Amino acid sequence: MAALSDLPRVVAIGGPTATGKTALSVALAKEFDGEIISADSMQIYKGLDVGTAKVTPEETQGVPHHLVDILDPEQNFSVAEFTARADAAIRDITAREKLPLVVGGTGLYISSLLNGVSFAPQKEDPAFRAALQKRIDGGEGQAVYEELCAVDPDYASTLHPNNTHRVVRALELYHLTGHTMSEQRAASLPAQKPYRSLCICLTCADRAELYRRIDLRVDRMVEGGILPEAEYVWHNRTAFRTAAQAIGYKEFFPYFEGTQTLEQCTDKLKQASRNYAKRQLTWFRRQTDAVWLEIERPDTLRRAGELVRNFLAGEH
RNA sequence: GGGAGCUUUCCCGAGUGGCCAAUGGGGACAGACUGUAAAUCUGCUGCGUAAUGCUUCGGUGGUUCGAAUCCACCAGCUCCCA
Repeated sequence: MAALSDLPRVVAIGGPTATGKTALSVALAKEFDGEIISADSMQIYKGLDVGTAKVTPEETQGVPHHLVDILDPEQNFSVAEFTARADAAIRDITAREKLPLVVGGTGLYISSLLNGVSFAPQKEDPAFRAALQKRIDGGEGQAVYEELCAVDPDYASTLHPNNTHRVVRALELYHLTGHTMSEQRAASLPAQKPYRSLCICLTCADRAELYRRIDLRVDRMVEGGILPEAEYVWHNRTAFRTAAQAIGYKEFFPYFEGTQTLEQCTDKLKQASRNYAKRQLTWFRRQTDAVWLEIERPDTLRRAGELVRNFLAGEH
């Protein structure tokens, strides 16, 4: 087992959307000679810029960004691919004696990476999945759930029967590997975490303030050209499986279909973004080792810098 | 000026005498999460620790053992005829 001091050090920055993760990460990267690894399931796609609030070239201020613009929108992506690529990037950055900063709002990606979760080698079986989905759509959801109960009662008991995505995935995993989700999960965590990490989460002390920031940012996105992007996604909605799920595009589909006004869709987008921020908070809140910074306070950057400095000065 | 209708809990919207603190949806709040995660799913939402408890369905007053539901008047809104 590697000594703790030999492990790569990683600074992670999470938190809900519209709290300024991008700006903070660039500032910290400049201060500590770092490079940024995006932990964002949508910013990986080329051509989806405004709607995903992707860093602009100016905003990067010359700081290298990894895992941004690496896929075409018709390509699928997953946590497992993320952790593999991010791990490679961390090792590369560390080898060049720079500080890796993992930054983004996709909580699952960040915690899977920092905990070193190893995923099952087999990926997916679209035909198997589709067959199950067809049965579920045909009203056999309960029966499908009961099949999972027979195969893996422990995992099934943690799932609600309505959560068909997970029921299907668990059955697919068993079909593909012969191992249950319970077994997979039990075997997925390494004895030792792969990095020494500091996790900073940004938030607003006042929830209403967070929601105001989100609403404002959506208005700016509309001014900033989200519509052409949304229309592009709309035209390709069947091909862009993952990308078409992004908040920021699907909300405008009714506008392009002529069933809702632009204003209605914009409001819908604000609403969806607020709901998303809420879910992100729920996720990040259970990362018990995270340090939370309230962005209303004027010295957020200074405090974050102090945290990183102390982290880097720690035992080595 | 005359006629018709409407007013429900944060919002929309059911409810037309007891089974109504009041269907459902939205929002808010809380939670889950191992290859779709900006996805998917769950719980909860008048007050009260609780009770055959208390307060609520525009306002006031009635009818009734009992009213969000029936009656009268008042207020506000919508529509039709002038």
